[in-house]
Amino acid sequence: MILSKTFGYAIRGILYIALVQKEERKVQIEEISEKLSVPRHFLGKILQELVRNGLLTSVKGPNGGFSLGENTLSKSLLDVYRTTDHIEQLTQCELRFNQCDKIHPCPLHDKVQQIREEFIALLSKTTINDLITGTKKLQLHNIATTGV
Amino acid sequence: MILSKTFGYAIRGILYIALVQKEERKVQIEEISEKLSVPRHFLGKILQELVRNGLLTSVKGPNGGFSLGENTLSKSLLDVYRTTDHIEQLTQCELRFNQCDKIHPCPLHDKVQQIREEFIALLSKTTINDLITGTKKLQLHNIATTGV
DNA sequence: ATAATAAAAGACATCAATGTCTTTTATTAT
DNA sequence: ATAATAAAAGACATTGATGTCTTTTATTAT
Ligand code: FES
Ligand code: FES
Repeated sequence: MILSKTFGYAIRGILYIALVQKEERKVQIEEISEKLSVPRHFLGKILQELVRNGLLTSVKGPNGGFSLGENTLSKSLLDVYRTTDHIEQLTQCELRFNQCDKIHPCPLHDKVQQIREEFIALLSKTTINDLITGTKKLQLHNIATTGV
Repeated sequence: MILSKTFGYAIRGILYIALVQKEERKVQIEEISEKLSVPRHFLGKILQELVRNGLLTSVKGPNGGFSLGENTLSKSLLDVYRTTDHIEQLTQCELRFNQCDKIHPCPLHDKVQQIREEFIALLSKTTINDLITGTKKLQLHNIATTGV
């Protein structure tokens, strides 16, 4: 896998909220972690970070919970990646040398650079909404289990 | 970075041996780790694995050391990857679901599958020799430091 | 105001990747 | 045979990613 577990949890969490929010309600971390089979407190911290970065909204107390923000659906996978991973690593040398460019290429640079750029472009142009509409009728089972 | 630190050490180690082996001699782990600024014993274990997988040759005792095997130069990056990483992960779901194919796609599958295939193809078709001849006149400084 | 609720925050645990140190084994030169 | 050399192997340490548990803070209903 190229993507971190944390990133996956974040995407699935956001999608779950998007799926049930049609019913116009807040969603509690308890429900999300149970339905998605994701560690509750770990997911909690991830969603907290998403809130800090404006990707989600949260309210404490009774009837509180998480919900999508105004423009969550138009956020990109790169925006999510920025909150769950170290964005710099996307552009750093695969051999971890200080510079990574055509001028100072490591033996792998010319081989991997194009693919890495395609990957970054993908994260950048794909939105949460793309994930929802892209999968023909996204449903709970598409994000729920670690199985079939 | 997509590739592990271990993979990078392996590649650099092999390339170092290839560069100095013109002089027809064995290379000691001590020299490699020093010239490449790589942890000696960690690199040792990595090279051991490469030997087990037929990517390198090693001899104990005085005048011993590591050297390229008959066909090391024609080995692919995927062969190296196989000894340093978990090859299955290359084809597993980015959200870590049990299946990963067009029939059971997770929300990310259609987005990332093509790029992942390109990446695997790259590892598969690129050989050690490609790295040597691909970089215009590969030299020590191309693999030696973690910097410029 | 008080109690209940739910997120936020903090301390700590576990695991895999990475790194260090010591002992063992094989080979060679004497 | 013995000593020196160098890889192999094994035990242990560190770090970052991941996961668990407890306490705190904010909000709401009563
Ligand atoms: S210099 Fe190594 S990947 Fe760019
Ligand atoms: S099913 Fe998730 S990447 Fe293929």
